[in-house]
Amino acid sequence: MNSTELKILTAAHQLFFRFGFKKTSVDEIAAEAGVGKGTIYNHYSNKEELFMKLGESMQTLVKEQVEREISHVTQADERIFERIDREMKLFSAKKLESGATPAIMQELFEVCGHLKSLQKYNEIGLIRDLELGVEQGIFKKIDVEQTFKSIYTVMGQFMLKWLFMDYEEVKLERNSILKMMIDGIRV
Amino acid sequence: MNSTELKILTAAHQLFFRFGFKKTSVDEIAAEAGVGKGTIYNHYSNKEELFMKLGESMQTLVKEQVEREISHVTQADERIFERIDREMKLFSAKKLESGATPAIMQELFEVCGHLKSLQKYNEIGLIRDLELGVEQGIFKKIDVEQTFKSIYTVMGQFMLKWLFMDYEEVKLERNSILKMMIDGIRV
DNA sequence: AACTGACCAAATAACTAATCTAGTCATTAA
DNA sequence: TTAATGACTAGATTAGTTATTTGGTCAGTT
Repeated sequence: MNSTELKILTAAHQLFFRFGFKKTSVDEIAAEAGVGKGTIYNHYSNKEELFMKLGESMQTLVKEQVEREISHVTQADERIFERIDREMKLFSAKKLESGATPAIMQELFEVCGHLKSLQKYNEIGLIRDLELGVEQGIFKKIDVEQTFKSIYTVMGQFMLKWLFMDYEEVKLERNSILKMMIDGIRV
Repeated sequence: MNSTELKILTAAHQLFFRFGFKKTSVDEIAAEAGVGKGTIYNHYSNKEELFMKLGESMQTLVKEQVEREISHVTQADERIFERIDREMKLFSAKKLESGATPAIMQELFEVCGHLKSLQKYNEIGLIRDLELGVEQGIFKKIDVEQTFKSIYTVMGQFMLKWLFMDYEEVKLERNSILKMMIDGIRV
């Protein structure tokens, strides 16, 4: 990512999270970024792709940081709990520092829903941890793909709650559900 | 429930599911029911309460029928799978016969979200099945209240999917998640 | 090769007038 | 006495119109 793209993404991040997707115009993003509007269209084919790429870059940052943070955890089940908890905590922190209101977060989430490619994001870490658990003899010989889908679906539902509730409020409920599911695949 | 209330609820059911909550006026419900508008306000303090009472009566019907249908199932884990599957199937059938479009279902669901009392509905059956499972020695000595909340939260999330997707489409995903959770509390 | 901003069709907002609706209540019917 | 009624009203919603803004383009600049 070059300096121009960074300026654009930074401006887009600030404006989208402060005013929402619809209420932020491409002209405003260009002005905030200090570039011409045409420049934005040289890098992204339209406003939705810009938004999508912003989301992807945020996700990559979070996932890479979490991967570093849990690199010392060796046991698969612990890794899964830590991974999910830290991702949630980091996203929550990003939400807070962006200053987005619940209404804005809801709108951004709905826009995500319309953009397919943002939804099936890279969760290779969780899959690897499940495979690791089977190798370590902690988990039964499960269908990793199916198990991943189940955990991912359920945990994904909490995304919605994060938009309106505090991290600490959701944490307890989420952990007891996750524990129940992980216990279901333990040997 | 007397004959007047039945006429009102029947009319409300037809119109709400055909046109949605907002697009159905109290005047229209009164006309469809063949009663004066004032009569509706003699039975329900406002339009929202009428909607809520309609929802409650539908839920009661579904739950009572499911309870009858699974009365011969003795094993707790089977009862839980059957209960959730049949409730889902019955609601799905009711949705289909009402002729409501996905957009209408979404609006009705959102109205439900605003009315608190509809949400914490009576799920005593599931709690009793969990207690039964502990007594039968099928389940560990779990915190029934907490376990119920977990299952209920996760299964409740599928409600949203039911509004847009077909029963059969959701069934498989839901069953593998439910199986994982139930396996988590087995002895 | 990367960037720019004036430009345009189409979407959205702003404004107004006209219509509709939730809820009330004095009256009627049972 | 109790249940039912429908005309009524303040406030919300809609429809129709105009004014403004917006996403995206592209000929020209750096």
